[in-house]
Amino acid sequence: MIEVERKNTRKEQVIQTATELFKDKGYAATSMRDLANELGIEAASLYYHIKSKEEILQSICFEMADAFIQGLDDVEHRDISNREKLYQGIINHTKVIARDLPAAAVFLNEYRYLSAPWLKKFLRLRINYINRFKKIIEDGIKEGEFKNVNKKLAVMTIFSSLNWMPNWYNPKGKIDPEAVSKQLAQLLINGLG
Amino acid sequence: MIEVERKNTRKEQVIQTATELFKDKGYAATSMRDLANELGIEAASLYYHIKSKEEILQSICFEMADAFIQGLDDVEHRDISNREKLYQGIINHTKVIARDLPAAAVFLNEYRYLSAPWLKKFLRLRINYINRFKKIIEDGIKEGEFKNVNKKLAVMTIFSSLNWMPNWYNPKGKIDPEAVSKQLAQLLINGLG
DNA sequence: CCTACCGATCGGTAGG
DNA sequence: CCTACCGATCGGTAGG
Repeated sequence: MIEVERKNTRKEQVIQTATELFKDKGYAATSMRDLANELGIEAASLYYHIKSKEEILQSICFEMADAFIQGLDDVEHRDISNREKLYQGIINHTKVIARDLPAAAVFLNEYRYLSAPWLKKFLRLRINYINRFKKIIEDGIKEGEFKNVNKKLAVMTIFSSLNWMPNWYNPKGKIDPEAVSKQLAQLLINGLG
Repeated sequence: MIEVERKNTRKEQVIQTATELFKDKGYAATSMRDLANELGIEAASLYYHIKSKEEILQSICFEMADAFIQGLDDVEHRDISNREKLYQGIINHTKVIARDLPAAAVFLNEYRYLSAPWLKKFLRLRINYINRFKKIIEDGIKEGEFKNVNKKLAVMTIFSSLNWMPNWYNPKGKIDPEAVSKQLAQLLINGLG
């Protein structure tokens, strides 16, 4: 039992270290020797913990995907206005990113190195998630809660803003994630002008 | 003379093909053999046209940087309101992206593979460019043209939206780049609500 | 632009 | 988790 526990946490350690390397250097440019070195072990020893380099990427990408989807599930069927749904959806999305910035960066930038069946599966999840946000905007336009803007453009603008966060947000800075979420949601819905 | 001309266009061909590969597969995951293959020549032959793999990345990144900076130069000192400056600056930025989407994608996502002196130079140019936009927003807030929002957040939101374009914009679709620019600028300044 | 080739490094396996 | 190692591939050079 203790054996199993130790194995699990060590595996998580491997994945977490890999996440940071993938974020910093990119998946393709990170070697298993880089990873082993960071952990203070030999490259061959990594294969006691994981099956392959790509298995690490898979677990990062799909665990993040789950978290995003769950965040949307939480607000989608509440009895609130579409404007409020969008606002809360944005906040949940931002929170998932802020909770683990390196993993979010890998999820956003490195997913393309997923191979054959995984990449398709990943893209299917992503398009689905985006379409659910689009639906909220669509409904909101119908109800007169939003201006009659280009829906694709609106949803892309929202996601791009949210997904850029790992590139500039400093978790040790003065703004806490909660405040960033709110300000970002405000800015996107109400504009700058 | 004809010799020289032919050499130049062939080099441009190499760079353009590389740009598309770097965009699709990432810089690190694109091999010189991939590139040679796409061009129908041997890998070793590439070195008649270019000095190194990184030289290609450098020319893509710095040519794009020049284009962005020039677009901002064009509007910065005009005698117009800050709101109008921001609007026109966004449009110019979008136009540079739309003019060459693959090069824009490489500029945005692959610059980090630039080595020692180049990466620093690149980052210096980028921070400078961003700060000039920040200044416009700052001035606009002082003049009461914009709400008193978080400046860093505002400028990051704008760039993220613009820079996400290569990920979704289809140049063969129904919206032309001019219209996208305008809609995007509108949306960012006036909001969705 | 090609042939022939180099040293370095890659992800991963066998066997302990 | 280690030693010892593998075949494949990498960016690039020499010489034509």
